[in-house]
Amino acid sequence: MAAGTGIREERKLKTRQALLDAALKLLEGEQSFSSLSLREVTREAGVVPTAFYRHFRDMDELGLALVDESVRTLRQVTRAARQGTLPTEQIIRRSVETIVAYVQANRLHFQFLMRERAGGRSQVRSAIRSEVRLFISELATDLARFPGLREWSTEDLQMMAGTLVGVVINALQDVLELPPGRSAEELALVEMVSKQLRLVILGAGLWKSRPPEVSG
Amino acid sequence: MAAGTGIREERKLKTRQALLDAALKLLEGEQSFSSLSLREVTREAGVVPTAFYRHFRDMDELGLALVDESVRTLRQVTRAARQGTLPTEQIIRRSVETIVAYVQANRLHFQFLMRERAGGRSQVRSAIRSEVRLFISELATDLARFPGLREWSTEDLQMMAGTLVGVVINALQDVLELPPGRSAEELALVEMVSKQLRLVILGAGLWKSRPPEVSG
DNA sequence: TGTACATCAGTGAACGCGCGTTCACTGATGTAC
DNA sequence: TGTACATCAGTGAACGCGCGTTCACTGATGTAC
Repeated sequence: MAAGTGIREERKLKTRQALLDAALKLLEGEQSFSSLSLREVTREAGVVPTAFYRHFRDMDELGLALVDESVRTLRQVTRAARQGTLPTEQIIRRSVETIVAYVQANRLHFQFLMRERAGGRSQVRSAIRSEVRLFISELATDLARFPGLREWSTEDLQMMAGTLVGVVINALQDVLELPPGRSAEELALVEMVSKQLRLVILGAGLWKSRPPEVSG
Repeated sequence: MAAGTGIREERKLKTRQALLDAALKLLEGEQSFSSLSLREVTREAGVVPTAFYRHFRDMDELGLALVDESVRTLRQVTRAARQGTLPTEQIIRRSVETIVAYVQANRLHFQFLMRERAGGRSQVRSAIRSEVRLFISELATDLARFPGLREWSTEDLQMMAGTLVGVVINALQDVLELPPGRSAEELALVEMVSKQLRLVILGAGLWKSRPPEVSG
């Protein structure tokens, strides 16, 4: 019987999580992941440096685990964001507010994702970027169902989805620069990104999607 | 007479530049600026570690000097990019090609700007972000001159300019991930970002800019 | 249930290394006469 | 022009420190009977 089994395992997972949380917390301030030391992380987590090796081979491996964890958070956010996204002004605004609220609630994870997307180790960087690409594709698939977009080429749907996602990502960079509270600046940002999305969607109404030209 | 004067000064400037170039070169690979050490930079520059202090108080000060230098490059690029930007398909494409070519010609500076924009020390980060904001404002002023946009509110012009600049910045992140040569992927990227800009400009044609509502 | 042995998460001492910074210095360049 | 002194960019030795990693260990948890 394996009834009693799991006390050890449970404690091990707890320490592992403490290491991940410690790293994330240390990244809150000025520090970038690549300048984070193994000893800092274990100190913050309240274990001895050598305990680190029971969980990760090195800091790179912890970095990838942090991407996994953050990406799980990201998926929750984006899934919520795409619930019934009918391109009406009201709904755009509400979606943006939802996304911003989620991101504020998971500041540390998103700060990590945003920073490492541009500047991190290539393994971490490409993991994040492919996650974004995946989300763009999913959005493109969603968009394909809308009346005006049914005959668009896959390429153009990707193009439009990429524009929308890009607008949101740029705005999130700015959101994360702001202090956590729901400030006036944050409301102004929500207002602006909503307008930007509306601008793109208006453009889509006029877009003539042409199939790729075939030369003779 | 101060005719002979300047040999010493000239050599000093040369060493200073060697330090900046060394730092930039070291950033080409995986390393982020914050994980760069003073000794690495002096080693790469071919001087003794203590010589560093004749030029910069610490690595932070060198970082800001690197922002200055990169921003000077950025200004050249953006000035060139805005020469006669009439929103016609051909001209959009050519502008994008120009920007991409400039960025490729100054890969290291732009890689530095893009990475530090998201993840660097706050002093460096905010210097870069305010530079981007300045450029958006300049573009907004330019846009105000176009027939269809003359009666737009300042706020909406900023919003539109922000969208356009955001689209380009997002694309540049991808460009910098590619190897330096003019690859097929690069051409595809130029194609896509041109379409994205066209989409936004189409949207602008339908946009109804309203003055801020005054509650009574 | 009770006992005897195995496992293994976390400990603590120790190591060699590169780091940032200090200091007194050297010798080419600059200046005064 | 020629000489004597001042300046100062770059040198090289030395320092104390935090780092990543090794190793033998401890004692609570797990397993077999």
